[in-house]
Amino acid sequence: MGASRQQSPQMAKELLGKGVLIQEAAKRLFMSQGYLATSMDAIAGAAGVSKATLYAHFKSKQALFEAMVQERFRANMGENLLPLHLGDDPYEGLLAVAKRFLGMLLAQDALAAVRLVLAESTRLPELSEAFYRSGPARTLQMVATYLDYLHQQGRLHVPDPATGADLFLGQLKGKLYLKCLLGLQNEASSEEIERHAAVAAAAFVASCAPVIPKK
Amino acid sequence: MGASRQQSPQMAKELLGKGVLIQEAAKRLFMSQGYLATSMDAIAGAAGVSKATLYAHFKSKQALFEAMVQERFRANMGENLLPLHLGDDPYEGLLAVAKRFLGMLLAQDALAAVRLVLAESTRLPELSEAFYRSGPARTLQMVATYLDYLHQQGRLHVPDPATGADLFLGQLKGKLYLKCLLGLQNEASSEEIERHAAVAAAAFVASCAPVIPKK
DNA sequence: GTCTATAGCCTGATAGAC
DNA sequence: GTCTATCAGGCTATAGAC
Repeated sequence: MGASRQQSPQMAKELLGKGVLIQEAAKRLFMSQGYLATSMDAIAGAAGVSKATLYAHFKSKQALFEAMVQERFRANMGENLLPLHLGDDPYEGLLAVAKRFLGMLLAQDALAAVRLVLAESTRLPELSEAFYRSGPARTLQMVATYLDYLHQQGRLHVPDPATGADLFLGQLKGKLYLKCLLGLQNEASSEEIERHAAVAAAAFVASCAPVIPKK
Repeated sequence: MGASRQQSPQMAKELLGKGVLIQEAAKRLFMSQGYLATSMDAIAGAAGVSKATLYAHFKSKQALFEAMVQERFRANMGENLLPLHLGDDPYEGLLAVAKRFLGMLLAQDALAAVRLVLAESTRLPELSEAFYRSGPARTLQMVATYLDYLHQQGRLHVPDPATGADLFLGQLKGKLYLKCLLGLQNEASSEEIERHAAVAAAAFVASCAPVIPKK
């Protein structure tokens, strides 16, 4: 047995091999400091292995980065924005979606991922594309589907669900999202999320309802 | 006189001294590649001077970066979002504001600045703050002032102009902004900007109008 | 597979001639 | 002020012992 041993907080991780430990350390560091500012020495140290071991699992820094990113996007895929039961009231349904959306968007992890993707977007265009498809595009699609449902049911007037979803999600972000992304607001309070979600949902319903008098 | 000479495209710049040349080269490179990926050698080369000259003007890489950023923000301050004559129709006024806002937001320069600030937001929190104050905060303020004016005139129902401005500008960004920021859409066409601005302005007016009967 | 040690390069910053 | 030449240190990646 070797002399020094770094015990992971969760023993189960040991069983998965060091590749996982390395990826998790890499994820933490890449996310918080960016690609260039994160050295392979630092990752090796954080994972409790030597640099040579690290290169035995990943053939280069770039390869490690890409493996970490793919893992992150795979995790994204699992999340579902729409609650199982949306009820019949458009406002209540949109409010529920809005709260879920904001909670997901303002999580520290998600914010760090966006910062990272944007920082590397020039160097790695395919990273931007993969991010967009796995995140924003899917969210827009889900909301558009829901809006179309409401439209078909006659509960809301949304002749163009794709554009409607874009407007609604845009409203939902607002300055709150920007401030969190910039790190100016360390964590959004639940009350703030609720308030913002309610305002946006009400505004959207209001903008869709009064279509009839036109014509 | 030295043997080799780098002629700037504009002779006038020579008169301003090399400090300006250096800052412009630094701005180009920092903006397009980020802080860490830009070396002092590269800046010196792009500015047509030696590295020692560069250090004669700026005492460190960090100092050069901050000078460049401050210059960028100073330039920001000059822009005014509101047209001189907004007219009486709320929709037309908001449409004009929307088009200006999108044009400003989607300029390559502005996109690069946002990417840069976000990338460095962890390392330089005060940079985030300066950016927010010089850009988004001022924009929100201007739009809120205009919305308050419309409200006072009774042309639109906006009891909370600050929140209204946030909703309107959020709507205005939408996926178009995100795609440009990610570099997935090299340049937004004028038609796309006009269409998006019109949709957002119409939606905002619709969400505000029905509360009080027009006239 | 895992370690220690190091190669080879690039970086930010400086010394000294002119 | 501007240059050439260079330093000291950090970086990615690899060699070789075990």
